Amino acid sequence: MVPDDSTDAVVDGLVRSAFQVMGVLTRIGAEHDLSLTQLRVLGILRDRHPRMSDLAAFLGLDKSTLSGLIARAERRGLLTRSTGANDKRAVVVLITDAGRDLTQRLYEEVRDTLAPATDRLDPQQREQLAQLLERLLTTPLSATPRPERPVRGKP
Amino acid sequence: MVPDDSTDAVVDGLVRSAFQVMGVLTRIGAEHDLSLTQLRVLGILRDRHPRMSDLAAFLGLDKSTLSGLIARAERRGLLTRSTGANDKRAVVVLITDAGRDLTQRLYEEVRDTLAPATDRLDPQQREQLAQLLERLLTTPLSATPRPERPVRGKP
DNA sequence: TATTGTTATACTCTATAACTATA
DNA sequence: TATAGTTATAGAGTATAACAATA
Repeated sequence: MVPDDSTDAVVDGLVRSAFQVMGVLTRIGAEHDLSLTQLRVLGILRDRHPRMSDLAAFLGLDKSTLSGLIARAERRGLLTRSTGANDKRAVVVLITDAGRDLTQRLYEEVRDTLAPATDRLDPQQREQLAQLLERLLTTPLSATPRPERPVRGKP
Repeated sequence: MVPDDSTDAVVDGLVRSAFQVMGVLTRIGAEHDLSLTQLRVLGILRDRHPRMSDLAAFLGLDKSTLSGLIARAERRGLLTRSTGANDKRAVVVLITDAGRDLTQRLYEEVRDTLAPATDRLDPQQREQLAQLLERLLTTPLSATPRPERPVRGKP
């Protein structure tokens, strides 16, 4: 589809809100000595117990990056590493109670920080926004759309 | 306001879409050796020519962080530094033509990458989403409760 | 004295390459 | 041989502290 004004407007909004939300997450994480990535990892671990390579793939990071990241969080007692049951090469990552508690607190803090903004919408608008975002989020974005850049639209 | 389900849903959507958009920006930036912050700086410089300290405040970064960041971008010819007209201590940052061209290309690439998602909404829904996001973005978020620099002079 | 910006230092995040252990 | 993870290394991003120049 050729991008129109409404596409530009929505992309602009998404990018700017992304920077705003990331700013909030970064600040709140930093206040507890957690990087954005560590915060994200903890959020993921609340619902899953992935292997190192799963986590790396999901985050789009190299395995080696995860090793250091997870090691630092483990040293702080926020998560643990455990050898895989079947595949003895694998390492599964598990959140600890302390990690879960901290994550819960931080995400509540994020919600409270964003409250002045979200409160400007009425409940119906919030539902609507949540649904529109959900629709975008369930779209696969061809993770690595390498170089083919067929000039579109504007001659 | 006490957070309800619609608030949780919208915060969840905002956080997840922020990570998704940041992922796209990070990847596209990286393909051109630009960090997320540099990409953001270039985006800002398209419309403004701020001083170093303005930029640092806007980005929520320390002045010293900007020095290195701007120096690297300047070395690549994407922007230039110039001494302030009135205040001779100040340094204003200006985007170059090369920087402007690159920024434009990258933002188009971002739009195209997000297209599979944004195309799932019809124009009316896109307008609606853009408006809802705009409403959130124009809300001041009790800006970074930055620890107010506790006097660092020597006695 | 206070502000603006840079530099020196230290740490985290990140990727690449080389390595070990298991499959 | 191929895969999972770690370690060594190097560069960028970041903040703190100390500094120079200007206000």
